[in-house]
Amino acid sequence: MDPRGGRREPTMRDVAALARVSTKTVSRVINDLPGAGPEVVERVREAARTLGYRPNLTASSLRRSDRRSATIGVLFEDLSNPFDAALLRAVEDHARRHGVLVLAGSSEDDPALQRELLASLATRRVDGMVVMAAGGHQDALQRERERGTPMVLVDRPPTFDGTDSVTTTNRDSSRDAVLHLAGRGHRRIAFLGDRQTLWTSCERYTGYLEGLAHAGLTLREDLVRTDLHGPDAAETATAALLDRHEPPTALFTAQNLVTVGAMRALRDRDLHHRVALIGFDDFPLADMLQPGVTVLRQDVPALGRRAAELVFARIDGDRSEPTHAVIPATLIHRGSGEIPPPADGTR
Amino acid sequence: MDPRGGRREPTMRDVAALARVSTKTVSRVINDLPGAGPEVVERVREAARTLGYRPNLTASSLRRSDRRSATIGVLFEDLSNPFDAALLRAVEDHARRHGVLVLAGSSEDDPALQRELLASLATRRVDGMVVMAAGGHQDALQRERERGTPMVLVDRPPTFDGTDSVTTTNRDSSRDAVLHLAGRGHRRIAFLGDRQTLWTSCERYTGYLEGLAHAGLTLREDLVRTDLHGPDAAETATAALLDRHEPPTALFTAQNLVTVGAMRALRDRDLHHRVALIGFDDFPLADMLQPGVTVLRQDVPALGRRAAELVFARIDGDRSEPTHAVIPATLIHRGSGEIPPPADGTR
DNA sequence: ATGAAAGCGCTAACAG
DNA sequence: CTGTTAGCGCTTTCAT
Repeated sequence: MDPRGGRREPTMRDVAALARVSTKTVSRVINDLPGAGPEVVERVREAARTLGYRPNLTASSLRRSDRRSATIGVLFEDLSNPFDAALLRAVEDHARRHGVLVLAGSSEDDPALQRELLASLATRRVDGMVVMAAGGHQDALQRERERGTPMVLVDRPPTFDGTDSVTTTNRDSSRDAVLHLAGRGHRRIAFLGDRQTLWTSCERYTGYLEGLAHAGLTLREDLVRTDLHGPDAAETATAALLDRHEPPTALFTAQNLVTVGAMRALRDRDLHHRVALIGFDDFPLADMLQPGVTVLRQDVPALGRRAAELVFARIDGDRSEPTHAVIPATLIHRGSGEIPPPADGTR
Repeated sequence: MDPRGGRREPTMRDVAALARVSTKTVSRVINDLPGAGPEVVERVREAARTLGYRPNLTASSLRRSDRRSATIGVLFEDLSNPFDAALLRAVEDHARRHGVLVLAGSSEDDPALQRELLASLATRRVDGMVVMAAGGHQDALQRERERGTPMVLVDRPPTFDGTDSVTTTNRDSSRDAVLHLAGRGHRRIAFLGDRQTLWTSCERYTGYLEGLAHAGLTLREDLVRTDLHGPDAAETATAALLDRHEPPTALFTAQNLVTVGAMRALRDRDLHHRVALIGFDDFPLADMLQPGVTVLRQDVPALGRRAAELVFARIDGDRSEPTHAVIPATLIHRGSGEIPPPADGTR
């Protein structure tokens, strides 16, 4: 059981020799193409079996006219993030139906790393890509796209033309969340968000502003904290907010890790039953916490399905106008978002 | 911006023509091999840049003597499961350092699907594989291995010889968990586990038995529920257990989704502060629940790192004896596992 | 330091 | 129905 010990992988030539036919005939049999007599087919199959022959897609795709690698690239921010993982799985399921495998990578929201991974995928001649664009410039993505690589952006739209995308109702849903809180009587609603270089963060912030405006509330900059990367930053920021003179009576946390950090800060102060909270992105066990956490849930399977459909359509030659699909998120009422403000307005 | 519109990918020949050198020289420059004058190198680089040339790994790997695809396959049960996702990420990080990309797939614990995916990977001539073996027969894995494909099994060991594996201290840690509960005075400790076709489930069950034995407790078969696939089955089973005449005073849930189901059942009956619970596998927010959930935490980064190290060593030609690494899991005390049994022994 | 010829494993294009 | 020839884009081998 040595790795690659001695034996050489059998090739079509070996099979052809054993079956006493030409390699072309073997090729036909292996690929289920017509033009091979039933008896020959059987002989070839038999030979392939005894030799343990397996087709070499590398060679095949090099020679074939369509040049397909039957592989797509998936570049997300962090494959271990539940959102990204669920999205990957959704794409994978659809790829499987097309007989396509997925090369997956985490760009860590680092444009340089994303560029590298992009190049790696290109070098492997993937048939298409599903990309969660890193913040900042999308030059590398654009260049790749301009070379003709079928590409769909998910979660964040392209900053350049001619490319499909699938996103969520970030702005509208955020606005709805704020209106939901305002409708419960809240007047001091804080915003806690991820890095503003991310399109989603900006959209959600804009939705927050729209919500305030619609509700007739004035923006208080001191209740806005952005660029919170990770739970720890979010916890610190939330703590600072809560310890203020006039603390917020409700929080809108615009990303799942931010929500986690905010919850920790609330718990620490035993305020989780007194300060309202709505988070963007659902997460496992949100319903098991006390109170249950009200969230905006993205339809991840739909996002993945749509993205996959779009790449595969492009791969199959679809030249129609770029599509920018927007999948609605849903507000899930679980309790934390329904906490009313304190009667006296203070807390 | 048509997909593959008109333009053809430039090849080495194109670059060679433009730089007025042979393709061999281009090859040398592109691969940073010696034997090209500094002036020629510059001319070739320039030509490659203006043409937008990118090497074709497919062609290169076909011709190259080492035949490397700079790609490994990762076959897990479900890439959207947090455990699998974290593991994938750990493997990915290490692969990146080797300049290797990851082809990822979910086998859904279905041997047939696993066989298919395995074949897909083989057809693409991956350099190695990291596999979470599906329950049941491992013939397909074994055959693949016997062909010489470098392979490491994670989470579950091989049922055949000659293959590396990385697993967790399933049995010992489970025993410790039971002893922990018994040490708090529990005498009716239930076991709730996933499908018994899974090696991990069996190991954890064995550990449970050992724990009972060490604590001088007798096994009560009516407190054992196995083959719970998913949270719903676990919830139903737990509910049935709790509604018994002599219900358990403590639960040991042997898988993360089972833990979730059990927690739901406990909540429904408002027993989460009265019945002790220890779960195998940590999960996000386990500390935020009330009570915090005591768990056995696997060292996922270590599992992934070790697995990656092993495949890459084999890929690099390591012929030493197979390694079966075992990474210790840790009991994290958070409250639910420290609930004492009711004083009167009933509840 | 550079290049010409051969060929990796397979399929396209054509011939028989 | 079956085979022959050529060649995908690259690297090997060997020559210069």
